[in-house]
Amino acid sequence: METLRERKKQRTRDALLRSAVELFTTRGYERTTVDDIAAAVDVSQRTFFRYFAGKDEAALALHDLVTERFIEAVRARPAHEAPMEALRRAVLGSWDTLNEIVEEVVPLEWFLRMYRVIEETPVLLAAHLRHSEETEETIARVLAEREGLDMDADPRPRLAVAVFGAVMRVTERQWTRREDFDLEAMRELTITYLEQAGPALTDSWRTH
Amino acid sequence: METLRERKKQRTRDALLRSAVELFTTRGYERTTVDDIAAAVDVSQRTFFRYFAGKDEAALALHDLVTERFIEAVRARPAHEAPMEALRRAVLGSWDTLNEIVEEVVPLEWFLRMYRVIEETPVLLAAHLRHSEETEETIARVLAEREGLDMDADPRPRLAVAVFGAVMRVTERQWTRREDFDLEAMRELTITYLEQAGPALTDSWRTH
DNA sequence: AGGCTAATGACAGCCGCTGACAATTGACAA
DNA sequence: TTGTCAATTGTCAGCGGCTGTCATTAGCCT
Repeated sequence: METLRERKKQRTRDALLRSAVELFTTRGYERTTVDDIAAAVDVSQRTFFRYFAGKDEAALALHDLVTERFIEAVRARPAHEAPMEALRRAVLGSWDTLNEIVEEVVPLEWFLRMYRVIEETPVLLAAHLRHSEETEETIARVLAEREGLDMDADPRPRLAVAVFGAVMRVTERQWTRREDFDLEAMRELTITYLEQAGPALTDSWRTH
Repeated sequence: METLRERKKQRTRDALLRSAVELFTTRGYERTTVDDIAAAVDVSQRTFFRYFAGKDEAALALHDLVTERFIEAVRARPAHEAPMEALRRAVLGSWDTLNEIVEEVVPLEWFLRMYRVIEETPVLLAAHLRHSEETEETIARVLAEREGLDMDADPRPRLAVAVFGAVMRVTERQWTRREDFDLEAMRELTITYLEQAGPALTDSWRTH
């Protein structure tokens, strides 16, 4: 961020991202063309593609930002915590600092609404799931290192993270369909779903 | 399959699917255009899109076929089995009858190689993950009905299926990267990974 | 001030995909 | 058998995402 050039680049990127998210959350993803976004920032379409690999990358950019913070949060967890507990605390912690990160670029409101856009748009949901898998691979490596394991020989890190991710995905999905669609509700849902995941696998579901 | 018309339709669909899979597994997905596929069957590009909603649907069609059988297998499981056990037996059973289903359209070899193509091609992997999530929703409904639960009030069916699906995804992914890339190896991996998933969540990973 | 390099715009073109309409071909009854 | 109806296909035109190329502009550095 030193030179004028770098500041200018950052500003156009932010402007593109802002316009993209605004258009996606109002007009919808499919009904927004890349030309629309570029025009809103008064930039050529070609320039858009120099900042984002594709239309979908612009839609998921905020998410990726938050995800990075989550990964760092996992890394920052004390080594004595059990893996699943570390993941649990890392997510919940991320939700706390989320506000600050997001609002440097767009209003929190827009970020939340993007969740629903993603969930409603097949191609975006697909891309989102793929990103999530990549994230899981990264986190599995973090956990493996924490515990001193070789991931190529021991599948447990990947398995644990995949299971955790699965629970989080169900949480996310159900959350976006709720009336109380805010951070506090997400927090509660996350906690209860993580609690119920274990029993759901082992216990009988039929009421005793 | 009664009338000539229906038989003809089935034949062109099969031919398109066969050509698509052959081209994808040899030339690669991205390097194969829809025009290539249509030309190989001597049909217009427009006709291809009348049979497949998109290029990716043709790439995942075989997989969807197998998935349907898996869902039926779950439905067919005796009601006294615990949910996770029913899923486990259903998958393993599916792998047994897989051969017959697939070989009605393409050689089994092609089907297996498509796994790697999917895993290597970001856009295909994304679509595959989305399909998997839809499958999980369906299966959750099946389990909920088996156990007499209301999915809207009780998250356990979705959670259990999501966790099961997560383990299967890790299995799939690791399997495609192995030397012994055949059905028998997949069988073994599935069994051991499903065994290790539980302990991976609760036990300490550090050697005692 | 002037040369260097990075960022942008303009243009052409490929590919996936869709709508519309005309032509063809099988189904079915008179 | 033939004529009518409906389903299948081909053709064409066009949009939108995305990329390569090259000329132009604008910040950087001595």
